[in-house]
Amino acid sequence: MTQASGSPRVRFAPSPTGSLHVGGARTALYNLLFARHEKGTFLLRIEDTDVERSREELSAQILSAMEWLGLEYDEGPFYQSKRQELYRAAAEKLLTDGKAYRAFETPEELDVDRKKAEAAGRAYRYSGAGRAISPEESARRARAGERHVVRLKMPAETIVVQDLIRGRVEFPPEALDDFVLVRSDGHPLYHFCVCVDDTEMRITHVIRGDDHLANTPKHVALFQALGAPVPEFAHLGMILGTDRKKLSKRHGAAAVEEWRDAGILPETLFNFLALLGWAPGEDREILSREEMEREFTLDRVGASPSVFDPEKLLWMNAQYIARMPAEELLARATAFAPGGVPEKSAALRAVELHRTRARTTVEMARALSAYARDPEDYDPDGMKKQVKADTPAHLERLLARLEEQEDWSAAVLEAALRQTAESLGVSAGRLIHPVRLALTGVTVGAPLFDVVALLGKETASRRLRRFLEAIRPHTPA
RNA sequence: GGCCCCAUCGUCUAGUGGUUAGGACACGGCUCUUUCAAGGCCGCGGCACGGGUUCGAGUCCCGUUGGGGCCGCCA
Repeated sequence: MTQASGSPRVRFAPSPTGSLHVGGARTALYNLLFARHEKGTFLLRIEDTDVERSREELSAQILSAMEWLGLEYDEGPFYQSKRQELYRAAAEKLLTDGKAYRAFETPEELDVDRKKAEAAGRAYRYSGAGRAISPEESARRARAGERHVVRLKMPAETIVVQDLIRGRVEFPPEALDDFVLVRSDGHPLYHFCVCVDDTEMRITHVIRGDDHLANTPKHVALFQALGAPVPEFAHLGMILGTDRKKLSKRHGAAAVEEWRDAGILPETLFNFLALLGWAPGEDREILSREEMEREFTLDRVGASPSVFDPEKLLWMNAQYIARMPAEELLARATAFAPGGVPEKSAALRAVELHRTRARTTVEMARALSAYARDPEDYDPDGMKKQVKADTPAHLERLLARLEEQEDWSAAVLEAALRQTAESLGVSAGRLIHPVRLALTGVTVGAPLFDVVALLGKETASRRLRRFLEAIRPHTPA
């Protein structure tokens, strides 16, 4: 039995164990894209059943990362920790229906069995001893306060999962055992909560990571025991680090927040993640949110895992930076500018000058700050290479000439410098490179005359003078 | 170990039995140029292997190898 037609309902169900990982973000994103494409509903559910590990601050972090990325949900967030009554009732019903039973072994006893199986080289499975206890005795022992868990009676038949991405997958019964639904302290466990919630929330499609594929037969059996429709499944390939291992903190920058702080635009990360496992065809890579929603379908999602490549992310971010309106780009970069930014109109011009040179908003911010603050030091290699014995004299001449200029425009400045170079009998480069060093502290950057014009006469002159002071003692008189 | 999934350039991918196997990132070269970028042009580079099926396999089937996942009173 599967869900009948109608508007699809999907969900993203992270456990609040820290920050939002890019793998989780991609899963959420595919759910969202699927929901939008199908005109369905996307909900968020926080799986905080593990009371020892979950904390509210941790889910707040996930919520804010989702908001930043543009992962907006239609319903929720729902917290499993607040739905305990639902699980208790469902467990009770499974028990009365004979679909589940109480088991009275202690964790220690189970551990012994597990060790034994391991030593014998067999796969461990629960003995099923609890199945033999009559309902009457079971209830009596429970009433007497004997500690017990609740286990599902797994059917002794092959469970078939029809996966939208992987096709038909079969799980033989000997691989499955009667897993625990409710702990002896009364807390419901993950698999159980998932199925109860998916049923109650009328989820039609479960789109999640590949790591859950092996859990799916448990879920199918549980849905059936619950008398609930079995949703469709779509299992996504994992996202791997460059070493082809599942992406984790170990790889660095596995969290959405880290990319945000590194100056990656949310639009970029959204686009990039969407393409990790899905392609719209026709070799298109830079896609608007609207295009993605319009074209996203599960049948174009690949089954194989994919490596997260930061280099390509950076390239894509540069593409977004190149296209973004200056005003908006300035606003985004300003948040990262430690040394402040110049006044608005100058800042806007600076943004245009540097947009092809910045791959992140952090880099853009650094470029902007350079206009607002005089350089603190000069690149040593540049000094060595560009500052010659006659450089101070050249720069004195140039400075005098520049200060005469009324019209402080790039074209006029360039003409002035080239004429100065000519009268000095040196190439323009002999002046250009030291001047860049004087004004910015480094040897690379935007076209020099634009930089000089943007800085303005006062700032440019001041920086040139300071540079002259800095180089004089080091050059022979 | 058992069960399950995956396999096209280094990376992301297009490809659904007949293609010179296409694009993008990265890399190399050229170009533009005051530097660095960006851009443009060119290049390097791939169907993991072995069997089938077929007139014909990157595409279908089986196996091998490699990688990954799951086997908790974690999620």
